[in-house]
Amino acid sequence: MLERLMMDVLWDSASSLTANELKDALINPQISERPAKPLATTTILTVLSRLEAKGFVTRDRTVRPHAYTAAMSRAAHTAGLMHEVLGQVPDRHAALVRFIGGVTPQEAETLRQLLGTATADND
Amino acid sequence: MLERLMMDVLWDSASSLTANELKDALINPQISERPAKPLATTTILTVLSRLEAKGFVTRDRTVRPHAYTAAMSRAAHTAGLMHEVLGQVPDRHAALVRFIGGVTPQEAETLRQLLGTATADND
DNA sequence: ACTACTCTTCTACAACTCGTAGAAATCACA
DNA sequence: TGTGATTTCTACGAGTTGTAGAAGAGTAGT
Repeated sequence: MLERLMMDVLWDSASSLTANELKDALINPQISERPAKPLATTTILTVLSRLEAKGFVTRDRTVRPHAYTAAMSRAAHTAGLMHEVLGQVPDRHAALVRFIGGVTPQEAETLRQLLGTATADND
Repeated sequence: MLERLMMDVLWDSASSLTANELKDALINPQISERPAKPLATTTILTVLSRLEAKGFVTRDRTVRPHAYTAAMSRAAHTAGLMHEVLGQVPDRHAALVRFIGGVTPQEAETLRQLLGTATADND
């Protein structure tokens, strides 16, 4: 789950990060990420490369300590995964029924509002 | 994706199946599953054991050719995965906004109805 | 230009998952 | 009790992930 942890750090960071900044952010969980013993910088770089290969992070090679950023917002990424899961079943309807059956009242309210006059438009 | 394929066969089957029935169902894609070259029965059994270990399938050892069944409906499984994904992000709201932004009009309609007077109650 | 230091890339390995299946053990029935 | 069907054990290759050293490349100061 290191990949996930690193994505979380990138998402929680407003701007782009260098490998070393990311490394420090991991051992110093100011936000509330799960712990992690200090890792070698090369480890961070290796994982970043893999994440880049997967299209999850973007790297700016024009600046010297390369700057890394999450390719898309956490919300977009999550929504994408949800759609991916949903897209694998033939009967979307049934899956949605089950899905809705498990949301909290607050989430249900959120959904109702989003579906009301729709027009989602943020990020 | 063999595991997935096998789960699909189990889900599409009303009753439980034996390893060999499942094996035949795989090479004879009457429903519309993706193809698969004929596999050894032991292969099927190995994968079934793994799926059982993961809690995805249930096995009845009281009958001789053991009978396998999907532990939960495909809809429930899918909804579970969706909730799992959603549960990994701190800001559910944002993720839901994105998710809704990507559903088809039909799905939106389905959701609206489900959220209307709610009370989901099927399987 | 040369050097010392930083950063990146290459290469590697252990642990784990998955697809695949033979060998060996077990079962049920004739 | 032998025989054929079934299940369990064991194993291997490919792919992923965590982890990092060694080597190569870039940069800034002298």
